[in-house]
Amino acid sequence: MSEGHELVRQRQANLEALRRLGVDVYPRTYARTDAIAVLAARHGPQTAAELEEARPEAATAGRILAIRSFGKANFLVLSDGVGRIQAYIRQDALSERDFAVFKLLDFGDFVGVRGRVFRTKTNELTIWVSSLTFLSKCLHPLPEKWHGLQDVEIRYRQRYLDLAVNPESRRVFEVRSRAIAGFRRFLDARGFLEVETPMMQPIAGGALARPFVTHHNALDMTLYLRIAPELYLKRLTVGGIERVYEINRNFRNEGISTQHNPEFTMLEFYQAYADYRDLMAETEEMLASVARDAIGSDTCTFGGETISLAAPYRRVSLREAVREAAARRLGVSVAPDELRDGARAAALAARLGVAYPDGAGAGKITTAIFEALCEDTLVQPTFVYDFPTEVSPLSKQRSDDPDTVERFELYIGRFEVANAFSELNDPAEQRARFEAQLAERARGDAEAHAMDEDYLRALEHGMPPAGGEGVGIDRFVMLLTGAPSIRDVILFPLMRPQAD
RNA sequence: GGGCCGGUAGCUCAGUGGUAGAGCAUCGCACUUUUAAUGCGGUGGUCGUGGGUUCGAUCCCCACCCGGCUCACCA
Repeated sequence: MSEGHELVRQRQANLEALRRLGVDVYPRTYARTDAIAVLAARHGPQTAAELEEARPEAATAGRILAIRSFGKANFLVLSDGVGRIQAYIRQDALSERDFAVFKLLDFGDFVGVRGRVFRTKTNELTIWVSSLTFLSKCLHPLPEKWHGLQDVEIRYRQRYLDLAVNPESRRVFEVRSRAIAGFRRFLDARGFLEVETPMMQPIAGGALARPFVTHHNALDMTLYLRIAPELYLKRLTVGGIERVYEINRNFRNEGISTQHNPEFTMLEFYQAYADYRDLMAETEEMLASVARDAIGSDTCTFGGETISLAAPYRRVSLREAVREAAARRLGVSVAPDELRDGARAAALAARLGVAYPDGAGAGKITTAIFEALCEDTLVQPTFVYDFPTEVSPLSKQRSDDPDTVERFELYIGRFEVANAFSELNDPAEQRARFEAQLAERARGDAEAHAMDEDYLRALEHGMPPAGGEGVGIDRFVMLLTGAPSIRDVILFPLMRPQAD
């Protein structure tokens, strides 16, 4: 025990007193007939008179969230994490020993109670306790009942406290769990096979981001935590798994923000004989379906704005969006050509005051302008499609326009939720794209894609035409729950070690 | 990494260059249907850490630690 605090000493003293009474203070189990939430659901509809008639008996268990004492009559509020129920402790209804145990209870302890279910004068569903069993001790004081736990640092570092006292936090993670189940249900029903691909990869590919680096001792080799499962899932389409998906963690060694955690959860799925247009339709259907599974509605509230996740979603091409936003900003029309030529795009960015990386071509500059001017305006679900080839090394080009790939990003609530494209399956073109990325890397772009000969060899064996998509699960759960920070939807977000 | 804001009792928060405050929790007493129970009386603090200025610092200054927001980067 790290603390010699008075409040901790008092609780330890109560624990010792229980031991002196002969109580097993950490018993192995408790024979409850029902969880609290089950009791609350079963008897919730019953009136006081109906309960008097039926006189149902039950044994249940949970954490004490409140003690209201009147001397010989007392009330406990018990929680099983989902539901709450009141227990009525009358001195004359319990054995002397059980009542002595009750007197030694602290806010936060776990107990089991057995007795008759009834309603009090104030109509509160209550267990009239005839037998009380001590189950576990809470040695630290819990946060207070009015405000719960507000301090976000403690909520993130000691999530168990947040979950124990803040019901809305519990709800967030229930929604998250139902959403993930909803994605699986949707994909499974359409014949997708769920797989697991390497988290440790010799080449961190499939996205443009800086990886975490680690080392395998026995093989004496550098490994990278994956930034995406993409290239492995596409190898599986080469192997004939026509519909495949993975829901798992990605790791990116980038900044932390309300929308970025170094490890985050992504759904990626690949579908043979589909292109990015097919995926748009499928995505609309999937997100609305998952929302209904998770929150019972395809409408959510995020940042004070109501968002409809029902199909269809708005569609706008990236260059159209950029030209429109730039024209509005500058008050003059912007010609399509201005986004096709490096020098003209650079001049446009300069006029707009938009910064872009050194050596950027027209594609990168256009994307930079999009992020600066457009991203923040996309509240309702919007497919932004047709990206510059320059920024999309794994996507298939449009047949009528080699500078453009068949790719979309889905924006909701002012951030990117999904990214999808018609997959580049031509090994010669893929090699050329990798070589272009190597040139970027040579110019100092640490996030440029590495050459991956093993992946190229897979493509050389023939990959069917396919569409693939990644969906940021954490961000989607933020939308569903209205959480302002990604840390609110990740149970244990990364934190610096606490100073001693 | 830059900028801004914050760290005071277990929790939620006030506050001041001159011995540190409230509510809840906690302890004691009373109370056999309360639910933010009530009434009365107590306990509880190296005011994030380390320096500096000052007769005196929780307060002013500097550095550092942790967190939040934001910008940059990304999803």
